[in-house]
Amino acid sequence: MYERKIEENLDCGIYLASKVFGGKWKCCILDAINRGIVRPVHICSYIPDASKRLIEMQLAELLFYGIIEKYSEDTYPKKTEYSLSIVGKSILPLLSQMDKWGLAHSEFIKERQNELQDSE
Amino acid sequence: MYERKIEENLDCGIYLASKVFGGKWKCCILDAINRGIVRPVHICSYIPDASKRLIEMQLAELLFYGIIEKYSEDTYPKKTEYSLSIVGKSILPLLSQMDKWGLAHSEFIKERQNELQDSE
DNA sequence: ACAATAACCGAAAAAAGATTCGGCATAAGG
DNA sequence: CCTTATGCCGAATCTTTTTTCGGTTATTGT
Repeated sequence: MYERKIEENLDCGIYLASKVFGGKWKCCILDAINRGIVRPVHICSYIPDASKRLIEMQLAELLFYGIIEKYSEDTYPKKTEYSLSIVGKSILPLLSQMDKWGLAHSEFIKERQNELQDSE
Repeated sequence: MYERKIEENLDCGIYLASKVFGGKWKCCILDAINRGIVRPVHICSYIPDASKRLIEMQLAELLFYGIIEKYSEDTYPKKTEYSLSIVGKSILPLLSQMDKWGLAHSEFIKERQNELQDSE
């Protein structure tokens, strides 16, 4: 297994939060599940920019931290369904607030972004 | 200058938010400034785990995105002071909410963390 | 038999992010 | 003069995260 070289600070709430749902697509995955897109295949086509492997890995992590729950029938091809746990649902308001903040300031941010491009 | 290889998705509010204040120590820096620790030297000693260089770089980014403002006298040795802009202040409630969430679930998360350690 | 499918997993490689280390500028104090 | 202090910057290096690619499993339909 991969071994971390630099120590973590588990006493900071923000650090913990970003550890649990701060990966590249974790927020999108939670959003998808919340919208009823609950099977890995469907999540992958819902987030086409994300690599399949990373979605799998992040699902596993979210499961590990008890943010989502897994239900898997033993039929083939396998049909796995994920759902948000209680803890998982408690993240939703945070996500919507972050999304709201980002969108509210998107013009502002994009302007700076373009400035950066122009200077190159 | 550094050139990004993979395209970004600037239409997602969460992505924008984490771009602006998602770096390793940006939240801590904002917290520090909010607490009145406003000079680079002092911020560095307030966050001893962070490398000086990264704090400098993240201050520059926060400044670039208009999250903080800079006031610099031309005395020597230089005395620079940063302050939160209006936009910067609008991030504070988000930070405290994330911190609250993380701390509220810290026992839960640390338990899983230990489980991971034991299995190695 | 054999292709197709869904969910996973392992490992190498690439990309992004963070650290380390040294440098510059400038003025004040010894 | 020489050291000290502060803020900043560049480049090499190292660490972490993400991507890419291929493989496994087990059943269903052809």
